[in-house]
Amino acid sequence: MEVRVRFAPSPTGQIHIGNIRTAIFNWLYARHHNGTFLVRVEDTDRERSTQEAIDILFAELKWLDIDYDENLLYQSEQIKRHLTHAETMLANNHAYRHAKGEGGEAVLFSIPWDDAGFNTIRNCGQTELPIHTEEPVKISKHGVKFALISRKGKPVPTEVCLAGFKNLKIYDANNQCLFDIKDAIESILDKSKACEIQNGQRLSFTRREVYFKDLIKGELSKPLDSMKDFVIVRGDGSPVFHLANVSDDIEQNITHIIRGDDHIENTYRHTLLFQAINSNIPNFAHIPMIINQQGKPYSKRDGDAFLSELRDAGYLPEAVFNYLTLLGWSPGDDSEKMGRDELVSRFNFERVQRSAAQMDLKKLANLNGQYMAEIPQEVFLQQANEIISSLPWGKNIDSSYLSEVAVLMQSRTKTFNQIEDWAYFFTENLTFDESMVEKQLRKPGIKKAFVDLHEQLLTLEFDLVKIESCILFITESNGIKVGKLNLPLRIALTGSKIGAGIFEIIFVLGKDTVIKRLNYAIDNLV
RNA sequence: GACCCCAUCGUCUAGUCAGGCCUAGGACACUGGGUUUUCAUCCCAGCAACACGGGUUCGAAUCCCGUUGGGGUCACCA
Repeated sequence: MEVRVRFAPSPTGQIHIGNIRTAIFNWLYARHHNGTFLVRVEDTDRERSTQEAIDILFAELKWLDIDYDENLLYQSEQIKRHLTHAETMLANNHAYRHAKGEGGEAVLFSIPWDDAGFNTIRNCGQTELPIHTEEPVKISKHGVKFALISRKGKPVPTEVCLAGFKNLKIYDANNQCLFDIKDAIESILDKSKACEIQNGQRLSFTRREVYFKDLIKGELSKPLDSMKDFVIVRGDGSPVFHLANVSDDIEQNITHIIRGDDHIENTYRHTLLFQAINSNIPNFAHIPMIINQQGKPYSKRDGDAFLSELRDAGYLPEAVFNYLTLLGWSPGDDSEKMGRDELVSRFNFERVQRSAAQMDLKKLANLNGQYMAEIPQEVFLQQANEIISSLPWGKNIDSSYLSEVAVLMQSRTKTFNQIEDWAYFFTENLTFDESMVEKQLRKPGIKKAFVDLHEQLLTLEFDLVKIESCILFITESNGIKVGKLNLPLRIALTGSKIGAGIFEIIFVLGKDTVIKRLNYAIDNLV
């Protein structure tokens, strides 16, 4: 069977990482099966959908190199067909018009009383439900209203669909049958007659449930007596998500619906909709959510929840793509760093996790570092150049000097935004960590060593080997243990305790700069 | 509240469907050591988990029941 999947985001702002992972899983599945990956823009929420958001969406897809097939489908242009499908259901008696609350007469989908034509509904036995005696039971084609009993014995008003109560009988406290639906069903259904029964104490009915087999979670089911008929066309004549979504999936011949597991409840309803429109039901795969550091769903305050933030933080698209596939999926062995082709060939639903996953930025950074290390030198240089020229200290930089710095720093750069930390190569505006200065510079012997070094450097021929032996000489002649002058020197010259090798740094900075900074340190720091 | 779903190191996960190969493996992070006379890298070692309680079984992370915890959904939003 040909595989046809779709990514169907609502363009209402930034792209969330959970969202883009859904796109990735869809894309991977399609490519794995040589199938078709479609993008559908679900822009029916005219209030919140914006062109800007649509532009962001495609920019992000492009950044991650996720290509799509065939033409885009804009949901807002499909309204006519959506409404035709609503008409079909109205004609089949699978939907009815009803003024439910304000907003005029809407079209509601009727959870089917009659299973004919519905393969995803099954009986699951006789059930009893205790109800609050003081509240009447109201039965109409629009649903059944009654009151459950809270733990404290209070009535809890409930309204669910009629279809949940096949073979309903209502008994009072004396076990007397007050109502049998088989006597009333015809007039309820055909003449829209409503019944009201007082003093009921329990409901007795055949429970039915809607079920489907999820490719990730296995068989999922939900009793009809916990569902309600739902609006598919608003009072103003516009289609609701459920209708539009299903109608478009039919139109696009979608074979596998891969979406977040927050849609599971919708899927119970959607399977019914597919059948009411006389269409085949696609396969479903519900992937788990991504949650924040606190283990909660991401909210606006969390940060790093948008793909753009990851990009702005300097992560590579390859690394982000790779990392996101590993959130909620694993290849089954210990492979982690995997390229596109390998991911495409290994991806499957069997190995998708059933529970939510947390982002671990440190792991992403580590993976990103592995990708960074593989970037060819000239590509790295070009990227670095772009980033540096956008930084405040990055104007008018000598390109051969930049090249020297970049070569030196590539192996210790895990994300491109760390290039900001290269400032000490380009500006005399160093920032010193006071506690590091105190700890490393203001200790006995350092000042004298610096002064000696300063004097030596003035006349030193400036190459790597000579710099190294000069520093070694100063270290030893000052009675400092080998290597122990390096960190103080690093702090004095760069302000930082980490970075490239100190001898290389000194060489790249050049004699004038080093002497200038050493002077400053001798006068102000040590 | 009702319904649905989920549950292995701090985190991502392997092992669960087909019970024994699990003294529960890997990765990130963390800690210690080594290499680099410095930083990063790299190498080695360590720390660290089957949510809890019952059952079935010769044997349970794995199967069953219950409990707890977490999440989702209950809109004329998508």
